[in-house]
Amino acid sequence: MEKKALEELKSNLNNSNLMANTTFSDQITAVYGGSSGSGGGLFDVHQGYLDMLGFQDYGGASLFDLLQQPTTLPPVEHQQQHLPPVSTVPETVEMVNTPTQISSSVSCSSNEGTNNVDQENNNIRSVLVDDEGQHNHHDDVDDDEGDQEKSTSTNKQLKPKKKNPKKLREPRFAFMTKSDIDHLDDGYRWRKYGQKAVKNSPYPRSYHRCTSVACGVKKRVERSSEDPSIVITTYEGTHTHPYPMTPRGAIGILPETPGYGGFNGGDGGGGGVSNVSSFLFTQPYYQHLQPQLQPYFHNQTTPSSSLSFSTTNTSPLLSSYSHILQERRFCPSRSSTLVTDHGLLEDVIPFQIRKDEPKEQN
DNA sequence: CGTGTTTGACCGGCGC
DNA sequence: GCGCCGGTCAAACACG
Repeated sequence: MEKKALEELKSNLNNSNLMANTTFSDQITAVYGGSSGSGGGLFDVHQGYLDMLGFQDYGGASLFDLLQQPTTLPPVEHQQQHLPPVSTVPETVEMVNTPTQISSSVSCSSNEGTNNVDQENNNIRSVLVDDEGQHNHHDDVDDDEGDQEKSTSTNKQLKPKKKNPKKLREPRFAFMTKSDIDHLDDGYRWRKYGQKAVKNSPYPRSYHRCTSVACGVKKRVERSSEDPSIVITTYEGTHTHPYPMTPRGAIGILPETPGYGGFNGGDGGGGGVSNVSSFLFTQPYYQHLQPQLQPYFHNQTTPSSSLSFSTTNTSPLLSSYSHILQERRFCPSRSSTLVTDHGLLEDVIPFQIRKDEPKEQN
């Protein structure tokens, strides 16, 4: 698919540095993707992206790396691999194959080692996020469009909810973050529209929707029952609007990225590339951050970071996240700078992940 | 007053 | 057909 998109993505990546500052404790532990319906291919997609993006070497294994070798992943649930410290800290990577529909999930946790703050975190095991995975969730299917439709049928009584047999599921992307905060701020404005108890978890799941008018992106947030410190955030759909500049800390100027048309511009759906990178975190976002963030990459406080992720079919998502991933590769050692609040992404993305070193590719 | 959250009820899919 | 469960709706609230 879409090599073109990939390329663009790639270029975008190059240009953008993801940055986010998380609270120290906030660390991405895993990312899952998927739309359940999609069957397969997470890795297929990933690989493609990865390849395109040129992820490869990196002192320590990166997600990318992991992703690239899905097949090699052991069926075992938690496999840890100790990787050489990227920077100064050792990392631990765990990979897991997701048994379920999700074609595969990878989780990797890197501890920056010794740091301590969260040593416990170090071992983050991959949690199978089957958030959606459980059953095909056609429900979700409604996502964007569905939402709208649903909205129209607001009458509870009648709710002619349509059932389009073939509704496509929006791309989904889930990731786990170690954080005390349930709702990570990613820069977009979300409105909570529901909360439900999760079956096997003492923690409720909350449902949020992007407040932008035509944007049907949804976000689900829940805590892992296994590890309460882990927040599982699932994004669904693609933002159809520009990244809000107003969000806390997310201000900034976006460096215009050459080659990158700025997807958000409003393409509401139109174009290809834009979409590719627009899933969750739109490039602009990164770009904005980039300038400011770069300096912050490392929080002194967070010693360990763990990251795991999996995605399913959605390229866009992947692309979006790829930023993250990419950053991860570079994760330098922690520098010491302060962390400022950059917005949700920050929360979502471990500073470690953030890149320090940008672009390899361009 | 506008915006966002809470919360109980409802809808629809799925498994038995 | 029934019950379970995830997801959504929307009125009631809370807050700035």
